[in-house]
Amino acid sequence: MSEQTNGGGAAGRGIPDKPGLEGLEAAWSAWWEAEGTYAFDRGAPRGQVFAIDTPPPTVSGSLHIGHVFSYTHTDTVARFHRMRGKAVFYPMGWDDNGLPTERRVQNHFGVRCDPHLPYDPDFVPPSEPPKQPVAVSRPNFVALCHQLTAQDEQVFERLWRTLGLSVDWSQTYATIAERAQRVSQRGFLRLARRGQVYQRTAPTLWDVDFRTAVSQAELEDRERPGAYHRLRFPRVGAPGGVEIETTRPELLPACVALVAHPDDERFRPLFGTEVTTPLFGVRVPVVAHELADPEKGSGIAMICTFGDTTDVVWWRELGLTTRTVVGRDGRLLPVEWGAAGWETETPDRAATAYADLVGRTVVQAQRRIVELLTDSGDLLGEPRPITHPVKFYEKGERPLEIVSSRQWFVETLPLRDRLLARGQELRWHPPYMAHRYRAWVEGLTSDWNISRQRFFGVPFPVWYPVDGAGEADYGAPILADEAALPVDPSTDVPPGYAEAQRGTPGGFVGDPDVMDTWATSSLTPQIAGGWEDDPDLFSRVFPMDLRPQAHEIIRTWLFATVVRSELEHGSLPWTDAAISGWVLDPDRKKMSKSKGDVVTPLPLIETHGADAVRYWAAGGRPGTDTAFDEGQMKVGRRLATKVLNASRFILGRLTDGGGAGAVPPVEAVTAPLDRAMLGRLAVVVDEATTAFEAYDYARALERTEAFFWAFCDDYLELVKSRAYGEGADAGTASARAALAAALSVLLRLLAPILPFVTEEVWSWWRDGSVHAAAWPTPDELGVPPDTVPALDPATDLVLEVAAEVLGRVRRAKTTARRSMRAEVAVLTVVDAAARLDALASAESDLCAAGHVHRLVTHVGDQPSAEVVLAAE
RNA sequence: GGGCGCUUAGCUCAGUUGGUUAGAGCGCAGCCUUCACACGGCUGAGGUCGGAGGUUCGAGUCCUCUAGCGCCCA
Repeated sequence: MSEQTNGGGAAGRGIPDKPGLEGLEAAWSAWWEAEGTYAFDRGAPRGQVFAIDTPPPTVSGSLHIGHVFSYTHTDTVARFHRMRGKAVFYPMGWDDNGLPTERRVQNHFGVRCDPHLPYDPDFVPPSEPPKQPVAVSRPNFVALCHQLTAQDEQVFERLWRTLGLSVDWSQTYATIAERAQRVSQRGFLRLARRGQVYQRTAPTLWDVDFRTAVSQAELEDRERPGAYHRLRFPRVGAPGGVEIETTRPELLPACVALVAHPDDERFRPLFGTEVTTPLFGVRVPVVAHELADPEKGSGIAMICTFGDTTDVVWWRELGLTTRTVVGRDGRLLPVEWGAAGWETETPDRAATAYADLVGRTVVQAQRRIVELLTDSGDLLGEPRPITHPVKFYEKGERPLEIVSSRQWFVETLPLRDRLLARGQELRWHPPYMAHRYRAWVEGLTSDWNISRQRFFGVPFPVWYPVDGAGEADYGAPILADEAALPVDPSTDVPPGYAEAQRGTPGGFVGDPDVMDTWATSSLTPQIAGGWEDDPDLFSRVFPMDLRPQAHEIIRTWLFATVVRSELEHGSLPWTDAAISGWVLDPDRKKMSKSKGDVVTPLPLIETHGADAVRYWAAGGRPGTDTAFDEGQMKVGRRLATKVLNASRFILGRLTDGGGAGAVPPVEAVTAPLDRAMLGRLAVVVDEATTAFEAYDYARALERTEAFFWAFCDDYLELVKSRAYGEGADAGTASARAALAAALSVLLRLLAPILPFVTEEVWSWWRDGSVHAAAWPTPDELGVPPDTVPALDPATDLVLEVAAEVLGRVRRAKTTARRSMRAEVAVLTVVDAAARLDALASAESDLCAAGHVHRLVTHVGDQPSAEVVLAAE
């Protein structure tokens, strides 16, 4: 034996003199990889498989303690099911698709994508990002994305391996890789062929900086200052005017109607009449709609195309005309006043006014039009400042505009009832998380826009024919052949065409857009499970068992995955969803990188050890936000150390120098004290099993840990002298058999939480991996499963009373400021007869542990323990 | 404004269908160099369960109202 024997993989290799935790992560993760401990058994039938739809982390994001937290939860569950004999399908995905990667590449290399540039095969990014970004072609840009994400993925994998995730590393995928692209495109083509996806030019939420459409799920409201501007609209064919209030006066040229509530007496006479817009002289109707709020502003509002989402509703439901003035760059578009659609009473005046606005941003245009309206006298009074919620893209910096553009939509609104039913069918952990899904589905207002006008994403496998006039015919998309997937319509050619015909009359053009990131990640079960590409694998893992994820993406990732599975397979994608909470900083605020209080995980693992960090994570109950607490990691480390030392003691008693094979049978357990301990452990096994089955790793840990500390503090002390015995008498045999059984069970109970230290100890006396060992049962503790958790009260009392009296003896010694080894001349215990009987059967253990010379007992109503210490 | 969750010792949290003096860990204080463990052991002091009302023989545990915190959505 040497001092440096941690890890290394040789099983049954004996007990080190001075066990430690250093180096366990590196040694055992290498051994697991070499042994294939976590390899998925592809021969297992579906019923024997436990399949996990692992969340693919965004690799372009920073590593966060929150990752460690939630991924540890999933890993404990994976390990439990593996020990229960399931073939665990535990893949790892990398989400390297989409905007976050694009932005990181732009900043990291100092480049920007210009899709009009040709590919430069010799391009090398600057060594230092220049101040002025270098324009590169789309293929060059994408290559840089791949280069950087590959690096990021290695960093993540290293962290996961160090943390001890029992992932099968041969089962990895990336959301931008060929397989994911193929699955995404195939999924799209299937939707298209079934008519479940459609293309429409429609008002679209638009981020003018990212120049992309944004879906409902990506919106957030932010409170922003604004001002009500009171404008007067002259009536047509009647005296007087109508006063409205608006926060968007720059959209006056886009005004298509005024609207008030149908029951609003003030405006009822106006419904059906017309007014003209100030400055532009456009005749617009006055209409009624329930969404008009009589309390807001003057009670009557102008409808513009489009100022906000309510405008869209009014425009659609009231069948209004369209006058678009805001372009995709957020600036006002040129308008030909007097032309069709832009009819006006005063074309010259409108043109003059608009000439001051065209080309300006909405903010600049607002400033200018206020001046114009002031000069013309149409603006009444001073603008009235307010604060109101404005819609933003969650990653954006300027308010969203609403523009008309051509987008692909997945039909979700007609699915609402089926989606609600699936939400009820899914088992949620914790159950109340189901509300979030239901509320989202019930609140859906539009189909799912899956088009994004970006570059690093999965392209739509679609081209459009170009007519003789050179115009693309978007109504007749040419779909790719499934066998050819993945395709990039910007470089690949549709069936029946030649590359030379690209963009020419009679030729074709590719769809320039890429899919929303959720359009790809909604297919993670299909991507990881090998849908169509590997039908044998897919049949063994789908529908999967578990989707673990965070609660803030229930409305996006979880929802979208349910949608795709429902449309493609007519089933749930998994049976269970385990929703993890947040990591909060010690001030109970959500940790976020914007606050700069992010704790990077790897140094924590290096400081405290992976088991200790996992211990902290596993203390966070499912769905519950948990404070970041290094103190808990210290506790976890102490637990791991205790496991080493207690194991060393127990195994040292078992072997008598014999070796790994010397494991006495549980039938040798005869002493009541030993049976009481095993009885309690059987209850713990039962509770931990039930808890893990319900995905409650935290409860499993809590019960196991509580038992383990009491086991060390009381039972080990009480049994020590027998365990040190020669081994000839039955008492010693009983103690050793009980210790062996308890240790074996405890290591396996702790293995999902503390995989490294349990594997280390297991290797001292057992062959193979503890993580491949069977999950413990009450049966192997000599306790028939059907008697759990009903303990035999008389037996259990032995341990209870013995531990209690031992505590009294300790207290007396502490009070007397004496060592625990101090001799007790006489110990007098007064208690109920049954309890004294129980104590009697552990008398020799108690006296040995407490160094008690003489035990005197009296039956009495007032329990007491009098300790007379021997002279020093 | 709507929905969900939380509020128990200084801190972080348990408390499963309502039932004897409300539990744990950390921290704190004191004691013990004990032959598995000083990366230790032992012992102890700390709450009446956010507030108000109600149901009940009995409530932290059920109901109503209320305050505060957090998240999601409008």
